Amino acid sequence: MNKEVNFKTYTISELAKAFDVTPRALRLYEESGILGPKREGNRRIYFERDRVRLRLLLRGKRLGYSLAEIKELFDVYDSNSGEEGQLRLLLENMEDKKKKLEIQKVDVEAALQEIERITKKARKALREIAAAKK
Amino acid sequence: MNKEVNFKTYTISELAKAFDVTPRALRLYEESGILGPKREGNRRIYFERDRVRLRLLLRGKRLGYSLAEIKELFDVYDSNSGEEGQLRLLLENMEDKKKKLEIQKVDVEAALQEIERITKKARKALREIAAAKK
DNA sequence: TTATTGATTGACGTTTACGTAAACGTAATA
DNA sequence: TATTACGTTTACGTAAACGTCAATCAATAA
Repeated sequence: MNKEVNFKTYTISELAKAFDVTPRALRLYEESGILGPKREGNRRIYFERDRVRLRLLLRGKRLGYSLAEIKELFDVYDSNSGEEGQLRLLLENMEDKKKKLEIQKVDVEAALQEIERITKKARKALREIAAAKK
Repeated sequence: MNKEVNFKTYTISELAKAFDVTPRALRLYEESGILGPKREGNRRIYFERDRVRLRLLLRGKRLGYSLAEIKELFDVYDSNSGEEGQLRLLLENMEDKKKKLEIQKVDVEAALQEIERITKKARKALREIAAAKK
């Protein structure tokens, strides 16, 4: 019921600061076809939609996806016509991503366990040093 | 009890094939100070130790670490003198890595859930198409 | 003995994801 | 009105992680 709430906008540097990236990066993401801010004259003006996409983009990056892969994902999702072929394509795509993510999950788990192992060993060694000191 | 079992060796291309990387990559990992194969004359000769390190290296890569970060991890671990300062440093380092991994875990979980959501939606749409076809 | 096979060391090329600087426009502020 | 702050495009630079030759050597198979 309130335009100022529903249509909050951001300048490039505001959005950059909010997500701890540089304006340069945001321009690059736009050039890569992932973000598409409106213009107010010359200036870029970002809406909530851009925030959402940026958040997903950054998560994708943390997961190790390239900008090209991320764009592809958005494209597949955006361009979904609801037509059968498209839907099957999307499902196939999702299946692929899922497999990769399951592998990642295992990798993360394994790394955490290894850290746990090393940490315990180190703590034990420290306790022994402390005991010897006395 | 058997030398041939305990000291199985690999040529560069054997190891490369086994891990689905190129020889070029293995040479790079060596240049980066992560692998350190022995030499037999001129030829590189890889032992089990290298296999282990390579496996960890590749997992690190899948998790998004750079070669420099991976080398650093190995260094911290290898060079552990058991001296108190070193141990504390190692623990601190492990704590950092752990935090990052926990974030990754959340990211992976979130991505998987999103995939689940999209997949369900797509399947539903497909069912509706199938129903309408009849 | 002569190919062939596999390895070696350069060294230059390539892609990705930005950083950085130049040259300029615009709007508010002193 | 001059300065400051923030934005724009254009373009060159850069670090990482290899790919891709080229030239060379060594052992082995034919």
